[in-house]
Amino acid sequence: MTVLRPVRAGNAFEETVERLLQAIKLGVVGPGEKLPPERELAVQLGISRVTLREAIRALQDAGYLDVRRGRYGGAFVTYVPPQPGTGDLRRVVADMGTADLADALTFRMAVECGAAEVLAAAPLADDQRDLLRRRLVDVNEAGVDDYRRLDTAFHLTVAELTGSSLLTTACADARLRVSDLLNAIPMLHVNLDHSASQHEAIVAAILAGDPEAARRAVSEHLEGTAALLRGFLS
Amino acid sequence: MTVLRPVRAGNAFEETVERLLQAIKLGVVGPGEKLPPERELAVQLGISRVTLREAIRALQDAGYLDVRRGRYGGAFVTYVPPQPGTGDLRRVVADMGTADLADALTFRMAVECGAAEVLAAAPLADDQRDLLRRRLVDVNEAGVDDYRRLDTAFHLTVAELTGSSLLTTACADARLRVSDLLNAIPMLHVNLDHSASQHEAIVAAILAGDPEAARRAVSEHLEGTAALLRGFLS
DNA sequence: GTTGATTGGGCTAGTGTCAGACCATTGATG
DNA sequence: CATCAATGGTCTGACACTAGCCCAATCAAC
Repeated sequence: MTVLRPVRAGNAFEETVERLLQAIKLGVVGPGEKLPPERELAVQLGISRVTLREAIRALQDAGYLDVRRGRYGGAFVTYVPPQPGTGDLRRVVADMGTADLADALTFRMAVECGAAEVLAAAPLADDQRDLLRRRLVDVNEAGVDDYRRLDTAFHLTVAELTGSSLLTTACADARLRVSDLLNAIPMLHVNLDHSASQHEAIVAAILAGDPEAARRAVSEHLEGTAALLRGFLS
Repeated sequence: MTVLRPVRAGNAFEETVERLLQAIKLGVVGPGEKLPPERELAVQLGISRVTLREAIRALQDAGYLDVRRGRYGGAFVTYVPPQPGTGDLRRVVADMGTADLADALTFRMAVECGAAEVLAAAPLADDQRDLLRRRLVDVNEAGVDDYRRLDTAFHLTVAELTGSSLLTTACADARLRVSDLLNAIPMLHVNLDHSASQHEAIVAAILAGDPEAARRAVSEHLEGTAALLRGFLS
């Protein structure tokens, strides 16, 4: 039964590595930026500094971080998302398994649609509307290097603006589970243009306060991604 | 940032107590039934037997379990959901805070609507359809003692049938967060009748393969609960 | 009864994790 | 060039958690 599943996904070290890797791959800390100081980060993650350092060390050895001592030092992100070639996608899918793939896509569809619908139904303050518009402009003006990161930021902003931390966490989790997939998809101009207009439709529906339209717009957007995946796989 | 949140909710003991309490309160193991043997349960939960035993001991001391030794022994559930009085609701809400309340209701709305929509769009085998009908009959024929448990089972079955473990987990989690609330709501015949017809509408839409109707039916059902809560609170 | 399987109860040695203190390095600032 | 604040690097003692083992109780089956 679902409720009697394991209480922890692994030991503290493993979970911490996973988290940091997520932050890096989602672009929460972009290339060249640095993680918060160890003492601070350990508190945020709710773990001891020793465990955090082991995790950072592992990521350093794996080539994701460059750690420098002294004042103005820190753990700097060296990882840059690889430019995808079509061959990668099959490998990534093979790594995660088709069942998990379907699970992740289903989950993402459910929570992101839900978030957009909730947000469209909620009253929005002016600064919230501005933030949403800003994120839209950011992602639609992004170059190929920044696209994934800003796309992530856009989608997560929609979730965060709902004010539901449970929903936000769920959306972040969902995004993480498909991020390897997305990174392996070649970025073509047609697709980017398509996504751009869909992003605009999402924002328009939310700002217009039309939950039904917002849901449909997100649904179409994500369905597009799913279709793209299927296309590259078949 | 959301992704740098704590990696663990507490120590293994606390999380285990929480889990078992969830299983009991959700009726996964009903009154009079027993938990799996310690050795087995410890494996399922991914913890050591020592930690599990501490958690069981705590629940025994708190009056939720009756532990008996020897063959055919085990940890038997003694907890029966309290019959609610209207006064309890305010206390429960005060305990969890109105922000968390809104968060939980929002989250539940998103994930359960999503699950129903996904399920309605999926092809269903005969035994799956039967299971869904069976759960519907169970909950709609339930007496007041069994109602909450069977209602939970019904909702979780919808989630489980999607085949998405992420979505199932999310629904279970959402249900848990409102279970104290639901348990504190007096069960009135009008409400139960209302819920019964909504349950039927949900099943009908799913079996008919109409995602839009399924979503709407679940949405109305949950909105009813939310409205009921607001009504008792104002 | 006696037996044997099943279950909870308890112990121990080893490992993981933590909190806190102190050391070492760096580089901006005066 | 000396200082000093910020940061990573290291150590220690305490506690949490685990794996594995054996004991004790119970009860159906023979």
